[in-house]
Amino acid sequence: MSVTGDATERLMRIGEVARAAGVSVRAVRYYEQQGLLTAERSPSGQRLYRPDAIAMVRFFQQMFAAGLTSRRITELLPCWDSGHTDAGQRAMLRVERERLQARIDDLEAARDRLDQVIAITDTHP
Amino acid sequence: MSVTGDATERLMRIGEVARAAGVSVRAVRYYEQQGLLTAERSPSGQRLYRPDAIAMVRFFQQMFAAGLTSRRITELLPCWDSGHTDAGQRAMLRVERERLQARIDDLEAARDRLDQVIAITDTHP
DNA sequence: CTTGCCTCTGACGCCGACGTCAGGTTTTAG
DNA sequence: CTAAAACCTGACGTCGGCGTCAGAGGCAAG
Repeated sequence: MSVTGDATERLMRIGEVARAAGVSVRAVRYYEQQGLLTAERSPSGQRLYRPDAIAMVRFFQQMFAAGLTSRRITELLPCWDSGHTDAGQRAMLRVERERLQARIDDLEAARDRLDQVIAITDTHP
Repeated sequence: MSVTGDATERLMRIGEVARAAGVSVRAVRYYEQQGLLTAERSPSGQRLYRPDAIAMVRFFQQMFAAGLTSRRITELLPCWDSGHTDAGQRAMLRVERERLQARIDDLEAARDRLDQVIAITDTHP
């Protein structure tokens, strides 16, 4: 524990990050390839991640589940990891939020439709 | 209008179905290829659809939006267009309903996450 | 008859988030 | 020291719902 804030001991390799976040190693490499996640490198070339990488990966998963592409996520990342955002970025955030809400509405409509079918099949056995 | 229920005049060709349902002609052909939709054929080989085909296509779109594959939809179709369903089919319906609900929950979580980011970026301009 | 739109059957292309295999280096456990 | 496990860089494969192009018929109007 150095006073300089050197946190070398806390760096993780890719496997640990992947396991902790519940994704494959391949997925983590893919995120880096898409510019979502950066890692330091050990002298031998292995990726070294700081602890917050796990939260990042989970965040990516959540956004993927929301239907965002990695490209779109890279555009929104400045809103996430920096304090200052411009009006355009905030607008994009809201656009995505609306898109997401629309998808939720669609899914709920589909669910209700399924419920109708279920109700019919249950009353007509 | 014959008493025999002959509704030949009401048959539509593929373009009309596609336009009415808001999808492409290609999509309607694809549904047939996947076993989702059947059509009669004119002597020259053109597809002829009955009016309810439009509702079917809309239903497919809704299920696609819900994340179901065409394969899965074909398995569930007997629940839809026939009166009698077996226990297995009703179980599948419920499985899909639960899957769908889970996806909705995921999306709502993602939306809330986005809202957090939006709140942060709005208070840190 | 011809013009112009509609339809037909293949069959290849696309996108996005990885899976997977190949062939090689590095780290770790015993 | 050695063997297993983990890591590396390409690069090709996958899946699903179509888009799109090619080449060939069909159908009502003027």
